[in-house]
Amino acid sequence: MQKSIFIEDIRSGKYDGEVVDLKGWITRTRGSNKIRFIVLRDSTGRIQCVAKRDVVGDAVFENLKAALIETSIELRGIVNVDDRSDGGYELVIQSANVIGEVNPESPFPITESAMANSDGGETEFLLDHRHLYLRTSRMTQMLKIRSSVFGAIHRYFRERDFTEYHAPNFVAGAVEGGSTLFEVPYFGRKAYLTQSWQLYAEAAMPALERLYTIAPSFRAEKSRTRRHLTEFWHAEMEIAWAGNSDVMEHGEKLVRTIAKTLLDERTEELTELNRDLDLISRYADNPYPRMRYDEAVEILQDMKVDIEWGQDLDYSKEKVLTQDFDVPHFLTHYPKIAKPFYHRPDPEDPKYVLCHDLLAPEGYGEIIGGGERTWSEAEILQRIDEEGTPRGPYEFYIDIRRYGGVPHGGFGLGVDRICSWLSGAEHIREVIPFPRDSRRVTP
RNA sequence: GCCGUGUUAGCUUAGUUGGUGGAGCGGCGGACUGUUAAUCCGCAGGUCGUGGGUUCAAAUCCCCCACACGGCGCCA
Repeated sequence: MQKSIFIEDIRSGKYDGEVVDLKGWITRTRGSNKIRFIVLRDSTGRIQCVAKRDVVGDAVFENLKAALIETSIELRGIVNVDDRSDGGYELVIQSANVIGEVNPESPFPITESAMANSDGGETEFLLDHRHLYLRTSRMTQMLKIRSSVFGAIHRYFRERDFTEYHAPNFVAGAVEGGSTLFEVPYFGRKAYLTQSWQLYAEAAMPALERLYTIAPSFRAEKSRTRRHLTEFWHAEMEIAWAGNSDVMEHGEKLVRTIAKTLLDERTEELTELNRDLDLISRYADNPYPRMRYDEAVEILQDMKVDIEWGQDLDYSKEKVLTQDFDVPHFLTHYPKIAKPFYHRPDPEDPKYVLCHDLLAPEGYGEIIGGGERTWSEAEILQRIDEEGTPRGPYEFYIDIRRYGGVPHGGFGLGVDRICSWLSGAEHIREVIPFPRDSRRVTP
């Protein structure tokens, strides 16, 4: 039953002149009364298959004529090198067996016209039919690129002896501001969906020293932008005996490794998506400059952007700042007042914290946020109180610092954002199979 | 939370100064021996998002609502 021959095997020339059995789905069909062309699709590509009435007989020919788009089918035929076929290969059909038919009363809804004006963006109709839209070449390419990005992240950390570590998804407190928490009923109490793995990772830091995860994070933000999801995949790392610049170094190497991996594994998909491979090479090969917050504010003020020292850099400002960047840039040393309590104040000037954001070019914005943690008990209590954050939910987090605290840090990377940026997507929704935002939880 | 745009056939859409809605794709039927978004001929398919108002007459003008999409704030 298991399939052994894939379309890419045929197109790579392994079966020239041989009789093969091919299983797949019909993606396009056309022809006359005497000859029928079936474009077959599987997970590895497409190939034109030709049925001639005088070869296959009337019964098979009529079956093929009646088979609609997305019918699943088994074909037996001879692999033929023929440049009249797109891709240079075709299958000359000898026999055919329909496995799963498609009812003409409800034909496959994802038609050329359904995708006509989407421009890679996504219409309501395509989002409502996401479970079927996944079969299109664009989504298939996105999903493969996504898989390579996940693989690259795991490989990066495992090659450096990081331990994969898992935090709970039900939590009691927030990492970011409390308004963006999803509240869920929990046996008569309230719990929340996690926004980050970080606080729990810091608990294991003294045990594992180098740890990472890739896990979903949840934020109840009513954001309607091409960069936001309410459920997104978060790659996070935490490392003991490390400062801000050590953490940044890992962030830079990781992102460059991801870009390099796509060039190794997914040039075909990127090319089909019309992505400029020279850009990806640039992101893989060049170092990422580092810039202090103060410098960024000065640059923006020189550009006549309305910003005052102490303000966080929102997207409109990031966009202006990054428009001339040709590689991602780190922004470091934000004012303490713009960042949450777990960022460690700079001992050299406690107005600032030891943190960094990595900003992607081409208008994709922030893809990494990280830094050195506030690691001593005294300092964390001071920061929490300064912020007016209640201590209660963070008692365990404070307790960690009472037993041999050490300098440490980490970052969180938005995996979907990386996928979106590197694939050149119009919208972050394009790179995740079933996107969740403030207005959509279905299908 | 705020701002903007939109909702017409299964899909993508046209619809003029208000006068009972037109096309392409898809489906069905037919023609065609090499197509490749195949082509050609024909058929079916519409409470014009909901509710109200103006008018002799509303897809079209006005109001409410619903839903969607885009953008902002926030962030990965």
